[in-house]
Amino acid sequence: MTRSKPTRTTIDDVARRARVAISTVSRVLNGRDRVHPETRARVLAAIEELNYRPSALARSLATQRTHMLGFLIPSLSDPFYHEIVRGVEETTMSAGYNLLIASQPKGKTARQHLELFTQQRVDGLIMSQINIARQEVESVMRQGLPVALVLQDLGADIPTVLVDDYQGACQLVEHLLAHGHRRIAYIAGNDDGPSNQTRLRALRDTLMVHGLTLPSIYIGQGNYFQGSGYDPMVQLLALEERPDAVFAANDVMAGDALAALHDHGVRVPEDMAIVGFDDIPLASYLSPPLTTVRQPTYEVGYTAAQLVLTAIDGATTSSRKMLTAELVIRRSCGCTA
Amino acid sequence: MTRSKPTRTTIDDVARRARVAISTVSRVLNGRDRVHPETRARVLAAIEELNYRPSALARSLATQRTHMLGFLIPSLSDPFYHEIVRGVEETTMSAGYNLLIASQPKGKTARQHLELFTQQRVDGLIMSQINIARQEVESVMRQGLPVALVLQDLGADIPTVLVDDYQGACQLVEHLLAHGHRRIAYIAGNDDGPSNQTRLRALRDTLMVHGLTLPSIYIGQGNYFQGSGYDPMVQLLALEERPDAVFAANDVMAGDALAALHDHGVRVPEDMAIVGFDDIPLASYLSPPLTTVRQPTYEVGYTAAQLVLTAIDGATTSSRKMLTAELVIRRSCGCTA
DNA sequence: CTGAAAGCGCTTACAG
DNA sequence: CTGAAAGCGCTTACAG
Repeated sequence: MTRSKPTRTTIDDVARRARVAISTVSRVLNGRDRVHPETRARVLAAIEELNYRPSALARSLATQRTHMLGFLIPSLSDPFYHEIVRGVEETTMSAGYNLLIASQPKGKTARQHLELFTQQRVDGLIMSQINIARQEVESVMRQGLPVALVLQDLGADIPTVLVDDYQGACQLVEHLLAHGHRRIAYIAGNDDGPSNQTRLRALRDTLMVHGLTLPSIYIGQGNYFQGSGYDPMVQLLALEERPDAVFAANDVMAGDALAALHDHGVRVPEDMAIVGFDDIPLASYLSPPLTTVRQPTYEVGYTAAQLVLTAIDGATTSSRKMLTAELVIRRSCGCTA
Repeated sequence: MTRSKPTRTTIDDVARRARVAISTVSRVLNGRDRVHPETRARVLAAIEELNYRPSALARSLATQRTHMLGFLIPSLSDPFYHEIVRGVEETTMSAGYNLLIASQPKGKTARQHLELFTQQRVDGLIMSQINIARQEVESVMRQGLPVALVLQDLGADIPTVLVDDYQGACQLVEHLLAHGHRRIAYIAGNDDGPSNQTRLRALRDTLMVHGLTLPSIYIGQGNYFQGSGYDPMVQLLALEERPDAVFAANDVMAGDALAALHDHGVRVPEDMAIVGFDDIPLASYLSPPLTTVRQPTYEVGYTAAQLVLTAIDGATTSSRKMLTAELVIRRSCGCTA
C-alpha cells in the first residue's frame, strides 16, 4: 500500500524516538534553554536519523514571527530595480531574514497586491513606487507591521528612502550647458512617480539660472518603458529649430533616442548630445556610452532593509533618508573619455 | 495606555461580534458549505467592521497547503533570468499561487538554500542551474514536494524543462559559414551548467561537417559574467592568424567582445563578425545589434510552472519538455537589416 | 444550516 | 534539567 502524500516527520516523531517530551526537542532545536548533554545528543541523533526539518509554519504561528520580509515593486523586469533588489536581499539575508518579492500583478490593485503580505506572512514590508494611497500604508502600519517606502514620498511619518534626483539632474544639465548646449529638450516619463516632475523641474530651474527657457515643443512624452523614447525623439528631429541636446528622463528612453538618431543618421554627440538618468547596466554598453546620473540603487535597497529591520527590533530611528545621486560622465554628452 | 504590538483581530473576534461559532465564520470565509444568507450577512458585516484578515499562516498549518511556489535561481541580477521569472510568476499567479523567489546566497550551500523551502513553506519548487546533486533533489521529492528543474538535466525521472541549444548553436554557426567565415573562434562560459559544453560541441560538429576544425587557440575562456569576454577577445586579436568571426557563449560576453573590438579599432562586422547566445534585451541595443540565438525564456518559465502546478494537483504528466531555440539575425554577423 | 471539538506542528510559561 | 499543558489561528469531520 502506497501513500501518495508521505506524511512529514514531526517533532512528535523525534520526541518518541529520543524518548523525551516534545518540549525538550524544541529546546535543543532552539538552543536557548540548557539541556543535559546526553539528552541533547539523543535528540540530535533522532533528528539526524529521521531527517527531521521543523515546520516553519507551525513555528511562525507559535512565535508570531515569520522571519520574512516582503518587498513590493512595480516590475521584476525593470533593470532599474535589480540593484535595489540585491541591496534589500543581501541585507535581509545577513540579518537572518528571508525575502518575499512580489511585483505588481497586471490586473490587480495595490490592495490585492498587499493582501499577500498583510495576511501575516511577513514581519516587515518594503514598498517601492507601487500605486498606493497614504491611507492604506498607514492602515498597514497600524496593524503593527513595520513599513518602509522607497523612492516614493507619502508623508513625513512614514519611514522612507529617497534619492535627491533634483540635485543630480541639476548637475547633469549644468554639464550640458558647460558643453555649450543651449537648446536642451526633455523626453518625459510618466507621472506615476514623482521623479518625472522633479527632473523636469531641475531642468527648468537650471536653464532659468542661465537665462534660458524650455519651450513646450521641446518636451517629448514617453513613459519610462523601453521603446517609448523613440517617437518623441523623431518628433524633436522634425522641429524647425532642432535641440542640440536631449535629456531623457531615464536611460531606457535615452537608449531609444539613440536608436532613433542612429536610424536618422544623426551623429551623437557631434550633431546632438544625449543624456539619461539612472545609470542602469545598459548605459555603458550603448554607443556612444551614455552620460547619465547614477542613483545609488544598491544603497537604497540596503537602507530600506535596515529601516524595517530596526523597526522590527522595536527601535525607533530617524526614519527618513535622502541619498545623493551622482553625475556619471561618459561620451554621449560630448566628453571624450 | 498604548500597546506597542496591536494584537491582530482573529476569527474569534469576528465570531463573537457576529454571534456565531468560529466554524461558521470559517465557512463564509471559504464559501464552500452553505450558510444561511442572514448569518452570512452578519458575519460579513463583522469582518468588514473589524477589518479582519485571516492568517495565512494558521490556515496553511490547518490545510497543509501554503499556496506558494518556490523558485531558486543563481542570481536575480542575471538578465537572462528576467523573462524566465516573468513566465514563472505570471503562470503561478494566475493559478492562484504566490511565488517565493530566492537567489543563491553568496556563502551558502545549495543545501542551506533549499532549507527555506523544505521547511514547508511552499507547495512546489522550481530550481534552475543551482549547484545541487541529483540525490538532494530526489530527497526533496521523496518528502512529497513536487519539483521541476529548469535548464539543468539531472536525470530522466525528474521533471525538467530544457532548451535545445545544440540545435540553435548549429544554426548560428551555419549562418556564419554562409557569410563566408571560415576561421570561427569561441569565447567560452564556465562549465557549471551543461550549456557551455553543448554550444562548443555544436560549433565543433558544424565546423566538421564543413571540413573545418576549431584550433584550441581559438577558444577563449570567459565565465558568462559581464566583463569576462573582454580579455579573451583581446587575446584573439593578438593571434597571428586572427579569426574572422567570434561566437561568444552568451550575449553578455559578446557585448564585452564588441567593446574590446571597438577599443582596438576593429570594425564589426566588416573586419570581424560577432555572435552571441540568449537574446537578452541588451542584444538589440548593442552596436551593431547582435545576431544571436533566442532561448524561449518566458515559455521556459511558463512550462516549468505548469509542470509543478499539475504535479501539485496530483496529475502525472510526461515530465520532460524540450523547447527549441531560434536564430535571431541582426547586424553583427554581416547581415544588413 | 450551525456548533463543539479535535487537530495542524510548533513554543513557552509553569511546575517539579 | 525535563515534562505536561495551554496556546498560536485556523479547518474539518462529526453531531445535531
